[in-house]
Amino acid sequence: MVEDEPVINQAVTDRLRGHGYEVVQAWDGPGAVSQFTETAPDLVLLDVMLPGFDGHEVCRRIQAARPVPVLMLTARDDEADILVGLGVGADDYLTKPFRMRELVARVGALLRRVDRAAELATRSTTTDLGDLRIDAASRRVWVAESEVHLTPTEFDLLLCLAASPGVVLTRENLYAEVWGWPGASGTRTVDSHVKALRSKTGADRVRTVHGVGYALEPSA
Amino acid sequence: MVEDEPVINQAVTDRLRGHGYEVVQAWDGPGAVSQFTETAPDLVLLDVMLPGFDGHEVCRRIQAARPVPVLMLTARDDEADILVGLGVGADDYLTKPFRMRELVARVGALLRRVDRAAELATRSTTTDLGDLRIDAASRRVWVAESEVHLTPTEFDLLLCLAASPGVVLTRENLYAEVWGWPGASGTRTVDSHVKALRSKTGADRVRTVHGVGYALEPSA
DNA sequence: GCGGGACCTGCACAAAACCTTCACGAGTCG
DNA sequence: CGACTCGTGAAGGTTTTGTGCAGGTCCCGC
Repeated sequence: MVEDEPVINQAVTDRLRGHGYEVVQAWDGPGAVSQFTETAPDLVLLDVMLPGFDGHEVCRRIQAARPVPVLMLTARDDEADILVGLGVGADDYLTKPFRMRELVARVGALLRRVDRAAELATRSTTTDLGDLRIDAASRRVWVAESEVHLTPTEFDLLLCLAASPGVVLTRENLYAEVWGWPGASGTRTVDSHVKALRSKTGADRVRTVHGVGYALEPSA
Repeated sequence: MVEDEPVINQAVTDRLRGHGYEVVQAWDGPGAVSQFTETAPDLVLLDVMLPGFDGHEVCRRIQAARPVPVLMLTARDDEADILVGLGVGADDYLTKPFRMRELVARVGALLRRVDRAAELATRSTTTDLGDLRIDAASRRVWVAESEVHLTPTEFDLLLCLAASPGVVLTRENLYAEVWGWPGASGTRTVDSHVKALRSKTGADRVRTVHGVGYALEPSA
């Protein structure tokens, strides 16, 4: 994960880890290249605007070293940027602001293309927390043996909370992870989705910590 | 499978493996030749444009070592390229972008021409999912003991979904795998075929995941 | 060369599903 | 008892899907 903006970098990293991926981070061009040779990742997430040298240059260099899927993140819907990116070996691109679930989907798609068998075999996509079961791959959720239907955002929110059960996450935290960009301070959007989540999974599942944020109850 | 573009290489490899073939990959001219001597394949899929030295050179070298069927992939509809290819020992060629199923068909045809009895005998091509049975080799599908007729695209779509039951695949995902090239975002083509598939295999077989894509129900 | 049929594509429209926001009352803290 | 934070319900707008259908293409038998 190569991105100089700390909030985004961390949000994406956390999210992917929540999906069972192993992620290493880099914050600039040179760092990206050295991390690449050091850790030999299966896929590279690359922001275009970077200190040192930009994402295109990074892409060129790592592609020269070894073919690897690259997912570019472009700040704006800039056709030129995208074309250059595809020209230097990027396999796919995403324009900011992007939805986390879209990013996760594309990452999965790229990896599946590269090695379906390994991808599915090595990571477990289901999470168990007492009578709550979450399957990230099929995006399904069960509460006490019976399936409940969640909307995309509700599911993402739950996934986010379930990544660290019991830990309190601020609204900004949650928003950044689910929506993919920092924002929405001062709105009640997160609250609304929490409410929906509670009504579907049980009121006590999500604990509110006054003045801080929300946390998922570790057990039922 | 020799191709330097990771996306294409992997897509083709996956697809052929899905049909029961054993596939090894190479990404450049030298790699192709060394893989050839090492793994002794029954057939070679060869892109013309390659780093190192090009597909024609690769073809010349491996044909010198041992006669083997070669299927060339040419980037454009370039007569000269094709003639050169046939001149150096290619048995067939395909111009990009090509349809996956056409590639599979040609691979099968070439192998059949060479007549490897073992070819058909050793590979398993059927998938069972509850009351749904798919035979990739004969391209036939049964639902609850009775056969249903699927069009080529419908079948490919089903095969793609059945490769990872329960997992949600995006439309772009599906399109890339079935049509062999990334594109068609913003059209309802995939939706249309999904609709047809549902009407033939049962409406609940394919689950739509709002905002994400489609998934095959693991069981009935 | 000429229908005819099977198939693919993609649009336009309608229907669902979903997200966001607001206003206000209830709750919490010091 | 203020000041602030949360929960809630509903309205309004947006996005995503389902569907019917009209062109096209391709292939085949005549």
